[in-house]
Amino acid sequence: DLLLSSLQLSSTSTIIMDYAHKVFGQIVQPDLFMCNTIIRAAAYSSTPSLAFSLYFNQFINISMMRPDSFTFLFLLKACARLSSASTGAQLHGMIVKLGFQSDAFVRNALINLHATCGDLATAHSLFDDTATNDVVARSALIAGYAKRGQLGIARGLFDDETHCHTRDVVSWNIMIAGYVKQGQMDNARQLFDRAPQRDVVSWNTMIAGYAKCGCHARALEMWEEMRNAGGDASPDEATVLSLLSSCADSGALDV
RNA sequence: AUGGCAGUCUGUUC
Repeated sequence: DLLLSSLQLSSTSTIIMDYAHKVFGQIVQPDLFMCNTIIRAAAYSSTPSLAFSLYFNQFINISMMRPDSFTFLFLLKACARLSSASTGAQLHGMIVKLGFQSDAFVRNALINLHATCGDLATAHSLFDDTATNDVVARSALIAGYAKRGQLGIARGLFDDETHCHTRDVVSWNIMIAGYVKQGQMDNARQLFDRAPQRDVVSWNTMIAGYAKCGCHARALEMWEEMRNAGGDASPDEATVLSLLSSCADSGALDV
């Protein structure tokens, strides 16, 4: 139980993961929840591929236990972190075979997986099939296009007025980050200013963008604005990390 | 003991 709960923490060290793996091997009949927990831990670890060997051992070799949608969500996460299109295609096949593709969470994670791996055609057609009114699916797809620099298509999806639930604070952040990644800070800034809500990620995205392109003064200005804006967006570790280089550049680094 | 219930869930910055 102790081990299970330490695996539920957000980050699990390699050592704990290793130990958990050994202990897990001693458990005679782990139930579905236990299997999911260890697969989840593996998926988020530095060796996501371990999730797949655990899956095959527990669900295929050892028992006839049936995986559930959680199991596949974690495998999808592992696969996305591996960024492996071929593993993704196989996993997709398994999911369809077992009938889990109708689960909205699984479907969105699939869209995310293909978008992450660069298989935008597959991601887009999954989206068109059943997910056009789902903001999570849409933003996963937008992120995929933005990642590959296809900002025109990304923007089209973002601006789509023909569907419902097309935007939230996350999708605004994704679109802003897309411009930032291409070094288009003016476009990023324009969107940022138009955004109905900003959270800490919105601010961090802009600050990191200015820092990365060497606009350290602008980065520091944003930080000042962020503090004045107050509200729900208080700075976090990511904010500080981006600011470090800008402070160093301006000579304002007093430690 | 058996049965049930609960717990794990998708997209953005670092």
